[in-house]
Amino acid sequence: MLSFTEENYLKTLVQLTVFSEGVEEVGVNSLAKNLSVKPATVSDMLRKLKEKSLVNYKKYGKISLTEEGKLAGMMVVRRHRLWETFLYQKLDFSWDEVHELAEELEHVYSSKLINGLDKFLEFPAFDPHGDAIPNAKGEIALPFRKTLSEISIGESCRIVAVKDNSTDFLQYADKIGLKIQDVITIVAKEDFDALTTILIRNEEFVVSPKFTENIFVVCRLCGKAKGCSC
Amino acid sequence: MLSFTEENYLKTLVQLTVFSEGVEEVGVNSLAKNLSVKPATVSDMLRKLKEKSLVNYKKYGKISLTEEGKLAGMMVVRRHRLWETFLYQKLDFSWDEVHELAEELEHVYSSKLINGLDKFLEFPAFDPHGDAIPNAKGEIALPFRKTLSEISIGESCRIVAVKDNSTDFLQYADKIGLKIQDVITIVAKEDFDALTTILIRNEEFVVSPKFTENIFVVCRLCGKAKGCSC
DNA sequence: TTTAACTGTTAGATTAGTCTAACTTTATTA
DNA sequence: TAATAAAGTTAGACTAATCTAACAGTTAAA
Repeated sequence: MLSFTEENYLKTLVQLTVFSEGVEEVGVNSLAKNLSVKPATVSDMLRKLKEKSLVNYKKYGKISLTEEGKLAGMMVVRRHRLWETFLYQKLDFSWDEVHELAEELEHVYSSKLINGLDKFLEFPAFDPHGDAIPNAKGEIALPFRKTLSEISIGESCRIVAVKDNSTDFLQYADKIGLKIQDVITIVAKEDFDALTTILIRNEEFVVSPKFTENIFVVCRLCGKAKGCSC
Repeated sequence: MLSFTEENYLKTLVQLTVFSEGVEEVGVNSLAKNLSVKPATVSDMLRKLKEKSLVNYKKYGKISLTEEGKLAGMMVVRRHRLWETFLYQKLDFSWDEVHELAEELEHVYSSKLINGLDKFLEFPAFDPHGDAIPNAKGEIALPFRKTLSEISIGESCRIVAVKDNSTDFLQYADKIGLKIQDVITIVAKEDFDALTTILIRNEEFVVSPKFTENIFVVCRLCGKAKGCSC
């Protein structure tokens, strides 16, 4: 049985490795920052997680998840995203309100509960932010996508997901009426101040990197991110 | 903000006082037994709850809830019973499975979540065990009822609730097809071994006090428990 | 290649909630 | 009412998760 805290370590490790393309290992400082604890605390906890065969790690080395740790972490993500979907779809919560509550609900462990919820929601593939929900085996289809900041002037793309890490951002996105599946066109990019002008539903907005880096998109025509030549 | 543990103390105090007719105060031992901790632990915690003005209590004296403590405890009960109703109605959990999970879910605090759940379930008045669900103000209509063990030979009554404290009992109740609103008739009572023969849906069962003391009933005809002369 | 900066570890303290063992107060009963 | 039993309290210890402060190891730069 994993504690609330251990689950948070595993979930964060999943986010920093499995969900970060090309990153397989992280350092103590980075993990500490993401968990809002001090590195000393992480050092201690790593000993415990290693004892339980959940992480690969040795003193002064890098941290990675074992298969077992990865599965456990994936299940926390699954619970989190299913609860977010429930709150959004059934209880009329908004985009930016679901995350905080899901942080608590995700730690209520019961396969019967989670699989029941999954069925009740008719096995959703994505949460309200557009992120894929791992299935009961912890499997996930890694999305094939870019961030909005990677799109060039004049190109159009379709929004497939938004990062759910900032309430500010989500509220702004909500305010300008942004929705998953919306089409965005890049009107202009200012190099010197990194502002981008985007067109959405015939309205123009000037946005900062904070905005463009938090939106995931695919090609408007073929649905691909990389290797598209439309 | 109340901790998980503090909430459990308040919830248990509500159960032992508000929901136990004629009992307004409890002792340290009784509270300890109901929380499955040692009296020493309760002594310590009481100091903390008193500090926060949640209980009335002085050394070697009896324990009771303040208005504030009662409200907080009632809200835990409200959350518990709403989650039980959700699990039973929406996720197809059975009678005896809901309690344990609700013990965890009840501690996720958010008015928006609970009031949203209440609305989603269309403001249910009773949980799957037939117990009244406190409203958003913590108010509850105290049920007017007897236990099955108080009914005399030859009398019939209608089941309005069952205590949800024993999985054994709930499973047995489920097995013989017991439902809220069922009518039961007392066929015979043996004084020397305290067994009772009951008739339910034309089937006879011999049951022990554990069974008859865990079922709440009202008069089959007028719906009243006390003061009925049908 | 030596030093500075960064990264990570260890030791010792703290807090919440629990325990056991010994003690104190209150209630009961002979 | 004195003795005994029951109920309740206190002191001291433990665990998990955290912290700070001091130390150790690694990396990068001058």
